[in-house]
Amino acid sequence: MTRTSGTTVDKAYEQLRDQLVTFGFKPGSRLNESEIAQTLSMSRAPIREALNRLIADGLVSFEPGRGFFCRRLSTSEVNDLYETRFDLESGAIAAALAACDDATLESFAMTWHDRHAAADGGTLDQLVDLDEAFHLGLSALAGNASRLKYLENINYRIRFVRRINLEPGTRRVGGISEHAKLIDAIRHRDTAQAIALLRQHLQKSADEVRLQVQTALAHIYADDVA
Amino acid sequence: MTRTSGTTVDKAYEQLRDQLVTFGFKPGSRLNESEIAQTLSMSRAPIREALNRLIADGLVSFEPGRGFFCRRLSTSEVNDLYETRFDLESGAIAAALAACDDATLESFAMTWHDRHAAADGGTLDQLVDLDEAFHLGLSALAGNASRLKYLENINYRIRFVRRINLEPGTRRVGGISEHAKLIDAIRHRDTAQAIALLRQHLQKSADEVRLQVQTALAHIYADDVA
DNA sequence: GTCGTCAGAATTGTCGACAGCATAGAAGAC
DNA sequence: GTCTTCTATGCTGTCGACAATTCTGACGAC
Repeated sequence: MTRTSGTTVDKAYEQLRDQLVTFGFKPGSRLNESEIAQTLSMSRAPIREALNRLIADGLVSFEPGRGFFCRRLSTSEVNDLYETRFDLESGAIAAALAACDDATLESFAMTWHDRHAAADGGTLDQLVDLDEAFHLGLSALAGNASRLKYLENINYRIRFVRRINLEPGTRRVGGISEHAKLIDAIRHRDTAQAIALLRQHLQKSADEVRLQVQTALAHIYADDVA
Repeated sequence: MTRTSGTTVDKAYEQLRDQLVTFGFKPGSRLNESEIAQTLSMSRAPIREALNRLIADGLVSFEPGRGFFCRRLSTSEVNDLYETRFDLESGAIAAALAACDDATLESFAMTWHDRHAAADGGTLDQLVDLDEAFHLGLSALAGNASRLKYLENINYRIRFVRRINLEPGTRRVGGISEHAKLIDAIRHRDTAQAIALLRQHLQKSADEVRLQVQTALAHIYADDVA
């Protein structure tokens, strides 16, 4: 999905990330390096390196002398992440409208209008991807690398919940249709309106994710593994 | 400053961080693992681990197969960081005023009023510390862990410039006095005013830091090492 | 003079091993 | 029966070595 380089560390990174993201490890549980190394048939070194990088993504935590732990997830953390995300995205919108010329905004609006049309009726994953890409694309208009990096990081930590398809058919990606209104507000340089729409949109998304977290946690603790 | 555990990795982490933060390595230059290992008289493993953690702090970058590199610094990066910081801090203020009761705000105001009074006439480092601590304390009122984490990260990436005392006596920490007005606005729950003051304050700070970056870069490239 | 090619050197990527610490479980005191 | 102490096990922290890759500089073709 990201970079599919051939190196062993990357393999470890991707495998671990996917497993962490879908809570293949129990929240808060300790990750046994040797065990993981054996499972992925590689040495402990690349595992350790991958785990260190996953700290940055907020997917694992680390305690000196004790090792790495699968991150815990709670609805309050989801709240925090969405609140932070709103701060950054609304800032990005304000900055973008202040900095971009009309042609850029118009081109942005056209591009994403088309992409939304093309994705109509796609799978869940495709819609989630589209949603993420749209918000990142919007934020990228402001041309601020550090803000974008933090937003990507936040996405990573929320994403997994959106991907778990607990009961196929039950779920939908809410609010994709709301993007159209947001795009309009942007094109008309209506900052206040755009930010208001963003707030609504993110609130809805947050509600959805919160609900899923609860369901997911119940699920995880139901089929006790070890 | 952070955690001063006895482990080797921590030693490596701190040493490297300090060196990176003061640009003991040349911006953009490749970091030779073996060389560093020899200098710090330890093996490459802990060095590598420390470097991986420093990626998260934005102090080094990494390219597969090529190694670790000292981050580059530019005035545009400073702009980005300050803009992002404004997004987060203004969000924190809005959230804090919405969530906190009067007693909490009052206690916050008193505490920081006193601390500012106590720090009057302190050294440069002390003032920088005070400034950072105040802004973090303010943001902490909102009680959002993820936002606070990102703010701390941003501080880290800006801090070094503020610490380099190129020509003793020339510099001052601007705008500490402006905190008083900000505290007042907070106590009176005047969100708009508080955010306006914050914007001014950060703009001033950013100007100061930008200037220093240029001076620092000139300095670094002046005494060419290798 | 410039570009492409090709060894040689240097550096990163990965491994297995051992030392030291943390944890868990058994044995004993009260 | 509960708490403490001690021991044994398992795990992390660190190391040195080798394999694989990238970089450097020289040589030769055009």
